[in-house]
Amino acid sequence: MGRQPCCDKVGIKRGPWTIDEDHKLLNFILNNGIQCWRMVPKFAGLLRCGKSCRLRWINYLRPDLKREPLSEAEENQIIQLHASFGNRWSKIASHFPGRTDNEIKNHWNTRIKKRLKLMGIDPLTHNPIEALNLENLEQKPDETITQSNMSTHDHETENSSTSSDTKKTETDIKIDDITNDFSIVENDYSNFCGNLDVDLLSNTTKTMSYSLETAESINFSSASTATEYSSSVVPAEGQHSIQQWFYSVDSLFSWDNNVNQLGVGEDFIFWRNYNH
DNA sequence: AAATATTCCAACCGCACGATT
DNA sequence: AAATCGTGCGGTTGGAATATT
Repeated sequence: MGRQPCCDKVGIKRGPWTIDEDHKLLNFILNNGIQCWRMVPKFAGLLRCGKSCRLRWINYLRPDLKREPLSEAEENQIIQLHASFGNRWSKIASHFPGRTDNEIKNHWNTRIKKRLKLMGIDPLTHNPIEALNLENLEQKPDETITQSNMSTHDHETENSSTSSDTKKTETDIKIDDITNDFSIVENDYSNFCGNLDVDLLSNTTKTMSYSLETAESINFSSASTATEYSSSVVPAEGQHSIQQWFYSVDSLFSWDNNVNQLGVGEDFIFWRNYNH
């Protein structure tokens, strides 16, 4: 007997989340926490599967998320961590409070990879591209890189590497220009990530992300369940921190102008009212 | 201004894994 | 030991936004 699907797909809504759905999910979790993701949509009144709710919470609704773009320092730290962990995005994301694995993965795929390539660095191996090509030439002088040479870990660059020798794109030519001067490449690389102090950067990032007043006592990212989070975010004296949270997620709540006009202490009433 | 190409990211999918029965 | 369940992870995709022709 095979594994059952995570939910009954019939009648399940997919695609982008609406403000109303966000509101329902957020409200439900803040009031009830999460015992079981599969039950969340049912009790929250959502036509979504639990998996989708979990993803929406983790990647978008979690109050501790940082919403500003990744800084250059963060980018550099990602590069360093990727050199150690490969595509283990959740592991990498664990070094960035308030950042999600999805966010980091997307940023890597859309920006950092390009940045490295333009510098003549192979994003997979973190070695200069020219050196990599020379190694391959020595091993197999008459063959280009084939899929059998690549680990499963390498598949994402499959398309760009298979036909690279026969047909050079403009980007390839630019890369060639850059990699002609090895000293520049090596200096650039060490300048922007080789000498970084991971601990220092990590601490800096933590300091920046903990803008919530109660952050010292609430570690959102390490909370194993939303219950744990939920129970810690709603103590009586925590009302002020929730107010701050509203300000920090201003963009998210721009649909409800009343939020920004709330006084300290009124935020709680807002949530309760909405629940009914 | 319109058509086309490219970029970006939210969301989905399938699989792996640990816990439970 | 095997089946089942719930969750988390990494890869991939769809489509909106933006840039280019």
